[in-house]
Parts: sequence; structure tokens; C-alpha cells
Amino acid sequence: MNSLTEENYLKALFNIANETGEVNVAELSKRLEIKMPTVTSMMKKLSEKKLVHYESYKPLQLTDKGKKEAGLIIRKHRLTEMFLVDKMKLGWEDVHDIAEQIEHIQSPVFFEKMDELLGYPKVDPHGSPIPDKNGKVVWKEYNKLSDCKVGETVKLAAVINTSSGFLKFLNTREMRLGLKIKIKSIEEFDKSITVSYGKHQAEALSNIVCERLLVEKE
Amino acid sequence: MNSLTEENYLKALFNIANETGEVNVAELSKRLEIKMPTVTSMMKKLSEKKLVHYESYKPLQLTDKGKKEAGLIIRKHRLTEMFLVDKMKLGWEDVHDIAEQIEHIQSPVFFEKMDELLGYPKVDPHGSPIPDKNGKVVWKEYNKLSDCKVGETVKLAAVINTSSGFLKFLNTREMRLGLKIKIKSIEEFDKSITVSYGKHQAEALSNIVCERLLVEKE
DNA sequence: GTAATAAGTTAGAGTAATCTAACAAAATTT
DNA sequence: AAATTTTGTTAGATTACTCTAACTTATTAC
Repeated sequence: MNSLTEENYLKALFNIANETGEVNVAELSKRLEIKMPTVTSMMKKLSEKKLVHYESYKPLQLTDKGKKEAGLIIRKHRLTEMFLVDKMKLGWEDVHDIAEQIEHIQSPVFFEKMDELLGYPKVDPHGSPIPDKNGKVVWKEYNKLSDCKVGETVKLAAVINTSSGFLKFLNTREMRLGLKIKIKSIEEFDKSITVSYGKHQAEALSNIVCERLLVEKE
Repeated sequence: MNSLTEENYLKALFNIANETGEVNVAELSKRLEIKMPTVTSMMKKLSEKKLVHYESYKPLQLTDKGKKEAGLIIRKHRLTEMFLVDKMKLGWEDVHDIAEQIEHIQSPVFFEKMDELLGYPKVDPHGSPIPDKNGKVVWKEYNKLSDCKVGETVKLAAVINTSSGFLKFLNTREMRLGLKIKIKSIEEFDKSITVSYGKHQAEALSNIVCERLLVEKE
């Protein structure tokens, strides 16, 4: 059994690896807001437990065992987020902090029930994939809205940044997953994009926003 | 903010006080499965935080502040149990251990939503009262089934022991809260009681069981 | 290719929560 | 009332996780 602290290290290792490929001590330290020497010593501990491949001055890597355990925590996190939005009617901007706590609950029954009540969902409310019961996760290949061309019509599939601020911004524009978006024009100067969707005829989105929106072509 | 550990001490103090009136170090130590010296030092700490009145060799007492904080934790516990049974369709024998973990979640929104979805329940699935938003709890006066007389018809209102074993036993007899029970006879020798209810014409219940069943007279 | 900067480690210390051993006070038994 | 038992406290050690300060290795800039 891993402690809550160890679980948080595993999860961060898993998430950073999925975002940027390679993980180093400095990155992990920043993510967890824990000083580097503390991270180093925890890596030695997780290495003892065969959860992390650790060698001084080398990039950090989860072992298969570590990947599985991390995947299962993230599974609990994302199932919880889905449950909170779907069954408890909380906003997608409010569920992260709660799921961050509930992901550490030890109770297979509880999460199996959630999964069942939700109808075995494949993605969470932000479009991130829910790992399976072995902790395995497959990322679908999406495009950033910022990489689309004028005239294309795409479907909003996921958001990269799940900060409450960004999600609240999307709420004000009535943007939600599944939305069909048509690219009307792209501004050369700042790469901002004007799109239309639903009742919105012409909504201008900055490049910063468009880089955080993942879309699927029809 | 109190640590998870501190919360467990507060809750135990609250529960023991409600069961037996006075709390001492030995009792608390037994309940929490923590050795007495550790309990003593935690009492000093909680006393510093104005949550407990502590004087050497005197009985332990929660302050008003301590009572409120303990009540709010128990509120979260019991709301959670109700949610797990009512909304997630788990058995009343399975919810205690999960609620024991979820009661520590810090998120007013989460528990308010639970309360709302449940329709502001007054009792948990075992008949224990849910403290209000100020942590205040009022126990209704019930009778033990073991104190009833032959010929009386009573309604099962609460169970004292909420161990999974006892609740599973009640399941096998199809006993649940709200059930109308008629006392058919009482055995002098061992105080066992024969009752009828629902489809059960004559079910013999030991005194040990009857002392743990709280009933309301019609 | 050396100097400067960034990244990583080692050593030593602090805090929260726990324990055991030894002692002290209170309650109970005889 | 003295002896015994139960209850409670003090002192000191341990474990998990964190930190700062100082040092080392690796990377980047010039």
C-alpha cells in the first residue's frame, strides 16, 4: 500500500510523462511544490519499492508497476470527475479539487459502483481518457484548434488546461465538449481565430485559448 | 484547519461522549487503537487549539468549538452514508468504511450538493441523526426492543451497532428501518424475544440483538 | 573550452504522529 | 488503611515527510 504522499508523486510522474515525455527532478519539484532534495529522497524510496527507475542525474521513469498504480489513481480521479458532473450536477470547473481528494479513497466497491452508474465512460468531463482497470490509458490523437485551417468544421473533443479560470471562461462563451465549431477566419498578426458555433455567429478566440482546445475533424 | 488525525480524535470524543457521557484517556485510546501516551499528548495539543478542555487526570471534554467541529465531521460522515445507500445503491452494511474516508474531504460545495440531492435528510441509513450545519445534533428518544412488552407493536427506528456483521445478520432476516414489529412473546430464561413482521410470522431474536435495535412506539 | 547557470545530491535539522519503558496518581479490593 | 490494579503522565526514541545550506554534476553561453 502506498501513502497519500507517494500516490501524489506517482500521479505527477505519470501526468508529466504524458505531457512532455521526459520527467526530471526540477519539473516534478515544481509540479508538486516540493523542494528538489525532498523529491530526490522520495525517488530513492519509490525506487526501493520498484515503482520508479532511478539513477542519479538521469531522467525519472515509472516502472511498469509504477505506471499501473499511477494509472489506477488517475482512473479514480477521472471517474470521480465524471460522477460529480454527470450525477451530482457540479460544473466542470468545480470538480478537479474534489476529485483530487476522492482519488485517494481506498474502496474498490465504491469506484466500481461509480463506473457502473456512469455506464463505463471512456473519458472524463474535460475529454481526458479514463484509464482501464489495469491502469492502461490510450490517448486519442486530437488536433489543436490553433492548428486548423479556415473553412474547416471540427468538434470540440477535449481541453488541455483544466484550471477553473479557463473553464469558467469557456462557460461564458457557452463552449462545451461535443460542440461543432466552424473556423471563419484566422488573424495573421496574433494567430487569433474567429469561429462560429451554436448561437454564436462570430466569436474571436485568442491563440492562447485555441492552443488549449483539442478538436476532432468530422 | 485540523489534520486528519485531529479530526479522528474529535470525532471519537464526540461519539464516546454521546454513548457513555464521560470520556477518559483509556476509553479514547481503546477506540482509536492508539496508545495512551499518544492520546495524552494529542489532548494537550487539542487543548492548545481550544478544542478540548484538558486537565491532568480529569475526564476529557470537548469545548463548544470542539463539539461544533466534531459535529460537522459527523455530519459529513452521515450525509455520505445516506448518499451511498440512497443514490449509489450500496448496502447499509458497506457504507461505514467509505464514509470514514469521505468525511475528511474538504469541500463545502460537495456536501451541500449531497444534502440537496438527498432532500435534506434528518437521519442516516442506520437511523442516527445527521447534525445540522452548525454541528448540532438532537437525539430522538427511542426505546430498545429489549425493553418492550408482549403485545406491543413498534417501528424499527435505528440500530445501535453498525458493524457490518450485525447489519448483514439483519439483512438475512429482512429487517430494515421503518419495519413494523409485533412482540409475540418473551422468553424469561434468556430474554430472547419472538416477533412477527412482514412475511415473518415468528422470528426469535436474542437479547443481544434486541438491545441493539431502537424502536418507536406508534 | 572555459565560465556561468541550471539541475541534482548530500548532510543535517524540524515537525507531526506514533511507540515503549518507567513512573505517578486514582480507584478498587481485601 | 494497606495492597493491588487501573488509569494517566513523562521521557526518550522512531518513522515519514519536509526543509535549508552547502556541495557536485551537467548544460548553456560566450
